[in-house]
Amino acid sequence: MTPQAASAASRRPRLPKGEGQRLRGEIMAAAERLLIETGSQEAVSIRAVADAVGVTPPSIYRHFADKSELIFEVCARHFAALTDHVRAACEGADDPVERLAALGRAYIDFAVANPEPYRIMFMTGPDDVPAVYQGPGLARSAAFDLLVQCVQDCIDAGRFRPDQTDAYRLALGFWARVHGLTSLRIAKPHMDWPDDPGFVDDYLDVCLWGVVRADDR
Amino acid sequence: MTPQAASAASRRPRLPKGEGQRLRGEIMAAAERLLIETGSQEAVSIRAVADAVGVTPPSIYRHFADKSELIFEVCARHFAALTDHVRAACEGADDPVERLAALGRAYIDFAVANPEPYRIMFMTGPDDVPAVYQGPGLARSAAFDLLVQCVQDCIDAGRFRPDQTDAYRLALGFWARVHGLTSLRIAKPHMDWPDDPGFVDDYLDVCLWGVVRADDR
DNA sequence: GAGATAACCTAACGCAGTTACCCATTTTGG
DNA sequence: CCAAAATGGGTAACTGCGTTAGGTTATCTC
Repeated sequence: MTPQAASAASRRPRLPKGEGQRLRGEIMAAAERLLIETGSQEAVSIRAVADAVGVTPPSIYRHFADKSELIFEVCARHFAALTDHVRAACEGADDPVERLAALGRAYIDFAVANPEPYRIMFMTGPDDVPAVYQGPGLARSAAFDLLVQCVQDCIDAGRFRPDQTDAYRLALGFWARVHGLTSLRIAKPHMDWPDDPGFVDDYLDVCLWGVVRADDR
Repeated sequence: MTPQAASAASRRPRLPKGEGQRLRGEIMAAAERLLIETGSQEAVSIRAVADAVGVTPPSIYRHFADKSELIFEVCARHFAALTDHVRAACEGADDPVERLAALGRAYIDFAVANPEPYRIMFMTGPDDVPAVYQGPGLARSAAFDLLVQCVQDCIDAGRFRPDQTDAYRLALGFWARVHGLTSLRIAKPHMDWPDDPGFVDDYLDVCLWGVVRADDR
């Protein structure tokens, strides 16, 4: 057995001079694959990623400061995909309130379909999270902007109760409620969840009924 | 230096024959103290706990199958305390809907005040959770029973919309919404949360407005 | 062709959870 | 009263983890 075959994936040839950044992409791809396939953050060890790429562990640190940075960069890409998915769902609804419901549905569906990235991004303690993803950045993300805009549309259309006028505050509340069902289903998948597909719809309806005008229900 | 003083806490004397179970309590107390003081699960290492108790790491395994069992037993005790806190809050309110709001407030306040046990119990992936705490057991816990009862009281008093009749389903939804704000505040404490104390009240009001009868608002 | 530099690797550290195995004390049975 | 068994621990070590210090080799530029 040649020394090159010591790892599971045989060692890759060295990249030419200017293209060291290409390895970064391959590392992220391998980490993403491991994260999705195993569905567990612990399975995405630096050593496992390095082995999948065909590189030694220290080489990872040439492209990522630490494991947390790698994991969160992968998850951020998933968050961008979630944003696209949500945006597409919004474009299918003309009515503002209906659009808000579609947004919530798309959010829940996507997150539950890709649980581990969502769990890492929004359900881990602040100590394990790089500063960039700690919070203030989130409120200025494209997805949150989209939500605020949808809420503002509802307000402008006069669909909300007259005492509900702060779009940021309303968006925060709506997000928290949607996140509640999302995160609970991810954390406790073995609970006795209603398999009725209307459950999510009912959940979102109740969230909206709490803020829409009484004569709009 | 005597060999007994190798650890930070000097070695404790051996317990008499029948009282080996007393060590179990001391282990849990030390683990709980570490968990609360540091606010981080990672700080509660088997070695740190053993050192705090004055015992060697393998002795922990005489009382707990693994680290997960120890941690979750500590968290389960906190969950029991949360239940007590919530029950006390419920007893302060006569009106059923008001009682439900008080329940939610107490739940959020207690969980945010003790973030790490809550995070471990309800925000970690199912792989890290012992089977007993996976879900089905939760729906039959005292706290959830209390919630279902409160919801049922609202239904019986005719305070909810006539199409909302399934107490279990309503309780699940209410829990998820309350959990949403709770878990998001725990995971993202550095976000731009409204410091206005009425924010939580408004949040709960919206959750309830979504299910109460229109003429009851 | 001779630096300079980018792209790696080797070896190792410290810490974690966990296990196999050993030792001492106490109770119990004859 | 004494040996056997059971209980309450300890010693040493294994594996795997994230991470770092420092070396090595190939490529690019002048």
